[in-house]
Amino acid sequence: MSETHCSTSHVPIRIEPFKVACSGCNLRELCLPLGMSEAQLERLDSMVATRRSVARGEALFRVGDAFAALYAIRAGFFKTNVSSEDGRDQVTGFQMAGELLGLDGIGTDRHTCDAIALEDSQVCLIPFHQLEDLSREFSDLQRHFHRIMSREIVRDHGVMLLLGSMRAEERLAAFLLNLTQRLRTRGYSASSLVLRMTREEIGSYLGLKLETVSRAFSKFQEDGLLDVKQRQIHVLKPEGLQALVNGSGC
Amino acid sequence: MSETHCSTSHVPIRIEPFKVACSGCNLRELCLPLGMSEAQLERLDSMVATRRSVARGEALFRVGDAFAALYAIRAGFFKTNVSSEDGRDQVTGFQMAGELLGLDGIGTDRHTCDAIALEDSQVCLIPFHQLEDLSREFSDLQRHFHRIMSREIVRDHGVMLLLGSMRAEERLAAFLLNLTQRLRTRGYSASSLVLRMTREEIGSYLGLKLETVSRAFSKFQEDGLLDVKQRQIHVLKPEGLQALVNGSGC
DNA sequence: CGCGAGCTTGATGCCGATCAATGCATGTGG
DNA sequence: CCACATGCATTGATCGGCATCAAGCTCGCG
Repeated sequence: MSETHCSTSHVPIRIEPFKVACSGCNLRELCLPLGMSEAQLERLDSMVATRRSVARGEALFRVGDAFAALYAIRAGFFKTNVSSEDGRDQVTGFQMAGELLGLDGIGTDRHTCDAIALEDSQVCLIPFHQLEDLSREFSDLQRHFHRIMSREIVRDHGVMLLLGSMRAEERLAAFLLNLTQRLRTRGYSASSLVLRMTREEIGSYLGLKLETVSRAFSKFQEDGLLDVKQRQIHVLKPEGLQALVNGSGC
Repeated sequence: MSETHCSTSHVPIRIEPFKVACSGCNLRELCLPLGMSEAQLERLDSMVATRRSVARGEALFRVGDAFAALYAIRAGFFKTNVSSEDGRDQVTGFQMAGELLGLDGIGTDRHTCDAIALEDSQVCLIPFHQLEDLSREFSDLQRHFHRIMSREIVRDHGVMLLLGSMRAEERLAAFLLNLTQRLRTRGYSASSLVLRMTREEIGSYLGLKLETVSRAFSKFQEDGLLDVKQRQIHVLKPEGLQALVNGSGC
């Protein structure tokens, strides 16, 4: 009950000696293989041959690292981070199982952000040149990959809207709704979740200080929208959060 | 002197009866054709057959419009806009000659933002399915297109950093440096520019109110960094702007 | 010439940052 | 097992930057 998702945390991770292929992966309806035929899946399997484990707190890649592959998250939870010369840094996203990491590296052949595991995680390596080769063969794959990139752009626009025009509580509400939405897609409860990130990381993502995030959580609890115990969150009134995002108060 | 770039504004625009091909376009080193061979350029020419004029204030596309093509800006200046259900809206970018519009539409086959011309403009239509077809043939084109999308993601991350962690004057300084940088790439003066957008649009992009933008301009003028006359800007001390962005004051 | 859109500037107030203290959970070594 | 350290979260008090409200101002244009 206390572990409603991502039960991998605190379980020791090893590289599995036998390969588990895309075609047998329970994330294939969320991940790169979505909508692909048997024949295509077979080819994908031969491309995505390598797994990599990343312990909590470790980097999957860092700014400046050479880019060679995309990473599909098989299990776990990540954050991505950019920083300016003078040390300001900004969490640009949180990624969970079935999502793709590393798109930032394509443009310059170097990664432009850090990807840090927030719990012990596993990723599947997708060598990018091979992905390009394969997507020249299979227009379905090509199309799917383009959609993924485009959706990332659209997602970023949403974050820009949030950062540019919402107040603190609206931001947190939007953030929580987004998280629960994505967890629901993965078959987890929409009302009960364990945050994998600190208040400070949430704050960085939302353009707020950690104290402000904490106060907003407390406010939501007072108002009966949430039950908050540290990182354990129960959503009591999702419609109340939604109302906040929609700016009912204005 | 007063028109240091984008001299198309206020000049009546007509659809040119004879086609000007990518291969003869003076933007080919900035735009999609970058780095392509003669043979590839020929094929590109046959794909990019249509031009479209967009008058100042008009939309190239709007949220919900069916997506079928990307648009390369041949001349002019655009803004892109997202908005939430409750009417909040956010400028997500300003685009100038040689840049691509419409990537947002790939993910859902519908555009997710408005693209509005800020001056009389011309765009080249790039039918997206044909682009996909061609980029399955030419890996150079494929690679280039992927880079463009990736760079858009990286750019958005930069804006998130700006919105999440910079103060008003730092934001405006970063914005101005970005604009002059892009104008320089296009052969215009780095020190003299005419803003094509209102204070309100700048504010929306930077997550500020128009009054704050105006005050920041005035402050820069007081400090001798800029000469500001309405939309006519002269940059006197680019290094002063750079120092602001680097957070010298902290 | 006068209108209106956009820009500037001033006065005031509020939201969220900052500073500071306390609380709570986990882990470690005596 | 307890004492203590450490990292994270909560809560309070105060401060400051930007939003808001409100006049004027500028410039292009009918």
